[in-house]
Amino acid sequence: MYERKTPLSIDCGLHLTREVLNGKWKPALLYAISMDIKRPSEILRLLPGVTRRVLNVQLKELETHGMVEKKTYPQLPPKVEYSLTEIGRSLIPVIDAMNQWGDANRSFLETVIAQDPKIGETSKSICLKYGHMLVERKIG
Amino acid sequence: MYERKTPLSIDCGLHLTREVLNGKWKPALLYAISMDIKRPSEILRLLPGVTRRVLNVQLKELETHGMVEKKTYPQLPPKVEYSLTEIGRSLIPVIDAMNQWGDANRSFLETVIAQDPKIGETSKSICLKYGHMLVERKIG
DNA sequence: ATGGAGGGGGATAAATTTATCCCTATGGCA
DNA sequence: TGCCATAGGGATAAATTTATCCCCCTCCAT
Repeated sequence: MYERKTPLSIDCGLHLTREVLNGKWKPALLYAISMDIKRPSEILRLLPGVTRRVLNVQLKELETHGMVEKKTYPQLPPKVEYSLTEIGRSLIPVIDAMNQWGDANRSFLETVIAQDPKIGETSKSICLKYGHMLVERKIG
Repeated sequence: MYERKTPLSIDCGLHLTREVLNGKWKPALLYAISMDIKRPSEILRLLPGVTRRVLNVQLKELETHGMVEKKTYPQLPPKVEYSLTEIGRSLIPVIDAMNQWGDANRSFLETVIAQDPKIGETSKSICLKYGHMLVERKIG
């Protein structure tokens, strides 16, 4: 496992939160688990962009940080379920806010991102199913 | 300037928001600017952790993404002021929520972060002044 | 016996982000 | 003259994060 070489600043709340949410898929993972998509294989189907390996790694970090709990059923084939902890649950409104902001400003953001000289291409079709899920949640 | 090699997924709001806020100091920069700390030199004094170069780069990205506006006064010595755009301002509540969550759960987070095998040391004294600022804001 | 579902993880490469170093420019002050 | 403040940015190195490639295990179905 990689070990950090420089001290991590935990001075303000922003940095603490960043440490927990820092990971390409972490907000989405928490979101998914909050939606009851709790098994790794389900999550993989939902987010075709993640690989098995990266999913494991980021879930592990979320677990280390106390945001999710992992329950392993001693079955064969194996069954694993993740669930939010108390504190993990308390993060959902924040993630919700991030998601809503992004969604609400989608057209603007797509435009500026497209103009960003750093960006080559963008792919939009990665988490369609996830998108559907979010819609359903809003309705529910 | 670095150019991305893999397509950026802009599928769900979460990823769009992530693209804007992705940068070690970006949330703090937006926060600072929202607090009227608008000149680069002021920001540097406030956040001793950032270097000149990185500050310029991240501010530039925020500007590219339309979150901040830059006003250059043709003076000597030069004077520059950043301000939030309409959309940038709309992000502040989200950043506020992140900050408050981190602050509210500080002791828990400090503990789990300390136990994280990836983490070596942590530094807490980096943005003290920034901390004061946040306190003042809460009071105000 | 071959392959898939379901879950894990080491080693390593590639991509991306941050940091370091150094140089640009002007005016004022000791 | 030498140094400070202000602001900007290229080139490059170091750190960190993501992705790729393999390999492990067990049952069940083809």
